[in-house]
Amino acid sequence: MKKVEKTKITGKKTAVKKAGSCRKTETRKAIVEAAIKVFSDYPYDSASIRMIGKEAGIEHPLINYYFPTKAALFEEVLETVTDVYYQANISWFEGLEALDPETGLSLYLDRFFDFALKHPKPLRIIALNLVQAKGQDIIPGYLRLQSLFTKMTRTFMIATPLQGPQNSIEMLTTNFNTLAINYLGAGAYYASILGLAPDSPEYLKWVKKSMTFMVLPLLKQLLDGRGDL
Amino acid sequence: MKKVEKTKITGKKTAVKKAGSCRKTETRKAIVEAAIKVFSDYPYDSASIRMIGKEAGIEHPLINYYFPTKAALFEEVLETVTDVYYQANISWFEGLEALDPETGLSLYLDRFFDFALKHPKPLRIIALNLVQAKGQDIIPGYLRLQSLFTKMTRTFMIATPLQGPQNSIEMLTTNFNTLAINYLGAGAYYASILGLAPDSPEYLKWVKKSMTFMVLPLLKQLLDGRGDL
DNA sequence: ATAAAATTTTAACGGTCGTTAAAAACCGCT
DNA sequence: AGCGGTTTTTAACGACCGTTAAAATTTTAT
Repeated sequence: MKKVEKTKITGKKTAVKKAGSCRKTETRKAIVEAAIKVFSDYPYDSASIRMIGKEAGIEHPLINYYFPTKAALFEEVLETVTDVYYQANISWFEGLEALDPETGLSLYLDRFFDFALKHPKPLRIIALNLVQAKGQDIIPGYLRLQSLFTKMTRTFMIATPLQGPQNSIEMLTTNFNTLAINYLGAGAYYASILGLAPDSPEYLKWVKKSMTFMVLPLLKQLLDGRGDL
Repeated sequence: MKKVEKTKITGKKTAVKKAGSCRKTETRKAIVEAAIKVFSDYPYDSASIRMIGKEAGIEHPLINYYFPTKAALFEEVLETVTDVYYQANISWFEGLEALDPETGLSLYLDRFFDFALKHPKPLRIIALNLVQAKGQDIIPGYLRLQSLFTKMTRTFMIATPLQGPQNSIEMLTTNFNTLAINYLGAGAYYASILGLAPDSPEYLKWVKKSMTFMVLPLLKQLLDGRGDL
């Protein structure tokens, strides 16, 4: 079943594998995918290698054949999902410069929600592991979560023509992203407070309205260059 | 050491104990206090009965003598801390009606921060357990976390003379409390993003500035009765 | 076809978990 | 002093955890 090509002329014995075509990288991918699923349902400490193995349809020690430790697997998962989220975040700003604040923000939020609906796991993983034990027991790859936030702030400052002091922009983006991660990463909590279903259009509508209500005045303010208090 | 009173006339043998004076209720209290400490450092699943026993200076099975299960202990902890937080939240509004939005909000935040510094554990516990596994494995006492949010929204609506539509008030308080719980309950995360220490005056200053920046415009708006979008 | 190598499964280790049962210690009382 | 009841400790159970080692299987190369 596996593709093996011999060079016609030389008969070289080196198998030419397409990247990701051999069994090895396939199960490795399956493991990462299963891990993403499990880590989006349980925080790092509560998720277990055995859950991930079951989700991937393999025996759990096989995971240690591909990843030395649970921590290493989690770090790869974090790297993957934070990168996906970061790249997506950049794309949501495309073409927004030409628009006025209202429609710009609306479009941004629509793109954001569209992504969150199609790929809920990254946000869940981030939200689940963001608040963690202080002091000794730091979660593996925790720095990646922090740098994600920092990078998203930078993206925001580069992508929007805000004129206010850097302080205000930092506050705006931090507040905005904090709310976003909570509402979309911990939707089950906030939705049920509001008496709604986490994935219902009503809830998303509320989130959009709520975040617009919160951010739009400040956005206008900063676009005018009056970002101070 | 135990206070026992016999009714002079009948000689009844029922012991009349002052609440909290006998050894039993003392260790019970110690257990709850130790549990609050541990549950403020680790989320429900990661905290263990053994940690709590060690923190309380007792052998861990003694906990099961006072509480049938870990879940029951956690529920009592949640009931305690959410109530403390709820009552405190009410007190922060006292005398604010007479003030203009700026000084009112400033005073409210000062009271809030003062509380958070003196009693960091309730906010930590709330923040640590708010985002949790969806579906099957719900955390014991989770409903209490939700009702806390609902009750704080009601408090806000009663305590402030806001004129806007109920929707806007709900959005404002939800956003506000969400930010508060994150910034003060998960300070280690946000502070280090900003390059500050979680308990430093600088960080608290940033939080105050940031939340004022976010909320003040909307507050003015709602006090004028123009809360719609 | 056969040997070598890579992949997967099986079994098991030491450890921590929540909980239970029995023994031990402590208490107030006659 | 000795008894009855309460509180605390000790020991242990079964379950799950991450990880390791070896056996079994499958794939690759000659």
